Amino acid sequence: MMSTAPLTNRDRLVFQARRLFAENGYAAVSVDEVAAAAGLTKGAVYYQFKDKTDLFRAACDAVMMDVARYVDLSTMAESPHPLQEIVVGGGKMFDAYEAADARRLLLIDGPAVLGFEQWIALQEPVCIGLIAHAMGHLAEAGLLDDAIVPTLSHLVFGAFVQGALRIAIAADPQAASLEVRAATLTLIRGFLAGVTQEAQDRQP
Amino acid sequence: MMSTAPLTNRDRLVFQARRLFAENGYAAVSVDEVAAAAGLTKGAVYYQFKDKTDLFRAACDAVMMDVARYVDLSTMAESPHPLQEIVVGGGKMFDAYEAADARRLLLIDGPAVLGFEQWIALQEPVCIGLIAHAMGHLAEAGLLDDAIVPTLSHLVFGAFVQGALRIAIAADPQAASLEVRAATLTLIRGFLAGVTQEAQDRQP
DNA sequence: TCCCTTGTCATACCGACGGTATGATCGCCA
DNA sequence: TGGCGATCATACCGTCGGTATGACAAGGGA
Repeated sequence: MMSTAPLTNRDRLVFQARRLFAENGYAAVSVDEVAAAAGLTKGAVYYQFKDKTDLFRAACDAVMMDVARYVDLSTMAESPHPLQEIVVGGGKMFDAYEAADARRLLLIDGPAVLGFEQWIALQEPVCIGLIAHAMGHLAEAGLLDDAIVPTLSHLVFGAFVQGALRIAIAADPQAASLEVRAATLTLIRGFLAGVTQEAQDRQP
Repeated sequence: MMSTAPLTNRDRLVFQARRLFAENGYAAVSVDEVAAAAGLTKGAVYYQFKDKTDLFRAACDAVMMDVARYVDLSTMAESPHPLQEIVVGGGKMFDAYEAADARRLLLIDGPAVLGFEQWIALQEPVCIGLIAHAMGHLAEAGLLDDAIVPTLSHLVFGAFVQGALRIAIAADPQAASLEVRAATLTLIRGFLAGVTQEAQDRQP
C-alpha cells in the first residue's frame, strides 16, 4: 500500500492532517487537533513544518502523489488516438478526484490556502501535464497551433475540475458521474472533430 | 454610478469588506479591520451580519451584482449565432473578472469560504446561466441533447474560470488575455463545428 | 412633556487558535 | 563519558472570532 519505511512522526502528521483537512476543511482544523490525532503535540508540528500552511502543503503533496500514481498508470502507455487518450485520462481524473481528500484539499481549499500560483504549480505536473500531453499530439498532427497548447490545456483542466466537483455535490453521485463523463466526451469529441474539420478545410 | 440611497453603514461595511478581502484575502483580514475601515467597530458588524462568513457572503453578492450588470448588458440582446453569443459572453466574463475583487472573492476564496454548493448557487444565475442560455440554442437546433446542457455549461464555465485566473497570474496580463481569448475561441468554435458535423452525419 | 420602545452601535470580555521560546529527553559519536 | 544535534513537550503570548451588555438617539403614544 505504502512504502514500508519506518513511518516517521512526520508521516503520521501528514496522514492525520490529510484526513482532518478532508473531513472538516482547512480553516476548521486546528494544529493541536492534527498533533493530537497523531499522538503528538504542537511542538512536533512546528518542528517539522514552518507553519500551518506548510503542513497543508505537505498534505496536498501526499494527496497529489496518489492522484499522480492513479492517473499516470493507465493513460500514458495506451494512446491509440488523442480522443481516447484525453477521454480516458479525464475519466481517470474523475476517478482520482472521487476521493474526499483530493476534492477538499486539491480543489476547494487549495487555491485559497496556497494561493493560485502555487496551486497551479501543484496541478501542472500531473493533470494539466496529462492534458497537455494529449493536446501536444494534436499539435503534432497539425490540428492545433503549438502556442496555445498550454493555455488550452489549462482551460480543459478547468472544465475537468468543475466536473469533478459537480459529481461531488450531486444528490446521486453515480448518475452525476455518468452525466459528467458523457458531457466531457461530448465536449472533447466535438472539439476534436471541429479542429480536424478546420484543418481539412485549410488544406484539402 | 450607484443608487443614490443614503449609503447606510451596512453598505460601508460591505464596501470595505469587499476592498480588504480583495487586497489581502479572507483569512488575512480581521473583522475589526473592516469595521475600522468603515469608521465603526466590531459591534456594528455583528449587528448587521451573523458572522464573518456572512459578511463575506454579502461582499460576494455585491461583487457578483457588478459582474452580472457587466455581463448581461451586451450579450443577451445580440445573439446572431451561438458561437458569437458564447464567445462574446465569455469575453465579457473575462473583462468582468479582470477586477481584483471578482477574482479573489468569487474565484479564489469563494469555494473555500462559502463551500462549493453555495458557491455554485452564486455563480449559477449569472455566468453559468449565460453559458446555458447559449447552449440551449444548440439544443434547440438539434445539435445537442437537452439533458446534458446544464452539465456541459458547468464544464465550460470551469474552463472560463481557469482562463480568468490564468490571465490574473500571468507576467504579461495583456498578452495572456489575448492567448486565453484565442484558446477559448478555438475550444468553443471547434466544439461547435464538431457537434454540427456530427448532427449532419446523423441526418444527411 | 415624559416615558417606553426599538434600532443601532460601542465597549468589555471570553475562549480558542496560530505561533514562539525554552527546556527536557534520547541517540550517537568522538 | 561527555557533549551535541535531533526531536518533541510545555508554557506562554498576541490576535482573532464571537458574545453579552450597556449607551444613545429617534420616534410614538399618553
